[in-house]
Amino acid sequence: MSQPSQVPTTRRAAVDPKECSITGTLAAIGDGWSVLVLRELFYGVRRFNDIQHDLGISRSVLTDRLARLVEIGVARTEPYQEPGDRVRQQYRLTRKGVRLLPVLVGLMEWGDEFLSNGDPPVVLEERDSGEQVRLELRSTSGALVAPHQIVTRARRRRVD
Amino acid sequence: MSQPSQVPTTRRAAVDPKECSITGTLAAIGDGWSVLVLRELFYGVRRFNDIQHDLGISRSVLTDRLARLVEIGVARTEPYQEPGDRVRQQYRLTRKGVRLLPVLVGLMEWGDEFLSNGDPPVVLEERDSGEQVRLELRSTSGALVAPHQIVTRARRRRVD
DNA sequence: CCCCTCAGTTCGTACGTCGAACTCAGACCG
DNA sequence: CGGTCTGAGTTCGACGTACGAACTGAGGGG
Repeated sequence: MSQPSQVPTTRRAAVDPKECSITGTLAAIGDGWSVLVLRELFYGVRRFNDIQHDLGISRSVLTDRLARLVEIGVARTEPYQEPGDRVRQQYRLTRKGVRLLPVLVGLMEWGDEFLSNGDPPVVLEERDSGEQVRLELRSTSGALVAPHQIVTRARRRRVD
Repeated sequence: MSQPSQVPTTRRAAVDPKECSITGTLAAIGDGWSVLVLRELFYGVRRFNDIQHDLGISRSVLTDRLARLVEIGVARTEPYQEPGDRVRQQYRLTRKGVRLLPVLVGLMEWGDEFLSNGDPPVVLEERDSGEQVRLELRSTSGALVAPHQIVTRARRRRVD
C-alpha cells in the first residue's frame, strides 16, 4: 500500500477515473435496456418481437439498442427462415457478447442474494455436469479473495 | 436439455423473464450513473464534490443517486470532520454495496479485453499477497466453466 | 462583517423514452 | 390477381428525466 493503514477520509481516488475500463464498458452497453436485451439473447431469445414482448420495451428503442449492439460487435444478425415464410433476421450474441456473461451473472447473483432472499428464480448450470455455476473472485494463485481484500492500482499512473 | 440438440430458432426463453434477478438489480442500480458512483465509492472517493468532479455528473443527479444508493442500503452516510472545519457527511459502501464488486469487476475486465486491447489501465490486487485478482465462472466442484457451456434453468417454472 | 468551502436545491432547456399507429416485404388463400 | 396475415421495423407527438448554471444554507476564518 502506498498509504498508511489509517484511511480516514481520502480526497481523491488513487486511480484516474478517466482511465478505467468500467467507464468505457458502460458507455458501450451500460444503458439499462441494453443489458436486458443481452440477457434475452443469452437466454436464447433471438427475434425482435419476442424480445420486445418479453421486455416490454418500446419498438423504437429496441431497434436502436439492437443496432448498437450489432455495431459494437456484441451481437450479430443471422438470417433464418420459418417453413412457409420468407427469410428474416434474428439476433445472436457474438463471442464478444458472450464475454459479457460474467456481468450478467454478477447482477443475477446480487439480486438473488439481496432481492430474492437467497431463493434464486433462475440458476446457471454447466451443460454437461449439471453442476451449478457461480462467479468467484480469485487471485492468480487460485485462492478465493474476499471483496474487501481487494485494492486497486493504476497501471499508467498520472501525477496530478 | 429439454430440447433436442438442434437449436435453430428458439421462440421464447426457457425462463420467464419476469423472474430473473437481473431485472431487479438493474432496477436498483442499473442506471449508468449509479454504477459509476459505486465505482467511485469502491475507489475510496467518498465526498460529494470529489465524486461530482471525477464523474462530471450534474449535482442534482448525484444528489439523487446517492440518496437512492443509501435508501436501498448499498451506501451509507458517515460524518467526518476536517481539522478546522465543521462536521460534514461522506458516503461509504455497505457490505451490500461491496457485494456488487463482481459486477464492477466484470465490467472492468470486459473493457480491458475489448476496449483497451488487453492493456488494463487499472488492475485489482489482493491486499496482502499483491497477486492480481480476476473474476471466474466456476462450477460447484471448483472447475472453471466456459461461458458457452452454461445453461439456464428456472427454479420455479411457469407453464405457459 | 464579509467571504470561503462543501453540500446540496432549484430551474428552464434539451434530449430520450414511451405507446400507438403506420409502413413494408413476402407468403398464403381463394 | 386482390386481400390478408405476420414479423420487423419506422414515425410521431406527449411526456419524463438529465443537463448545466445559478442559487441556498451552514458553519469557520480573517
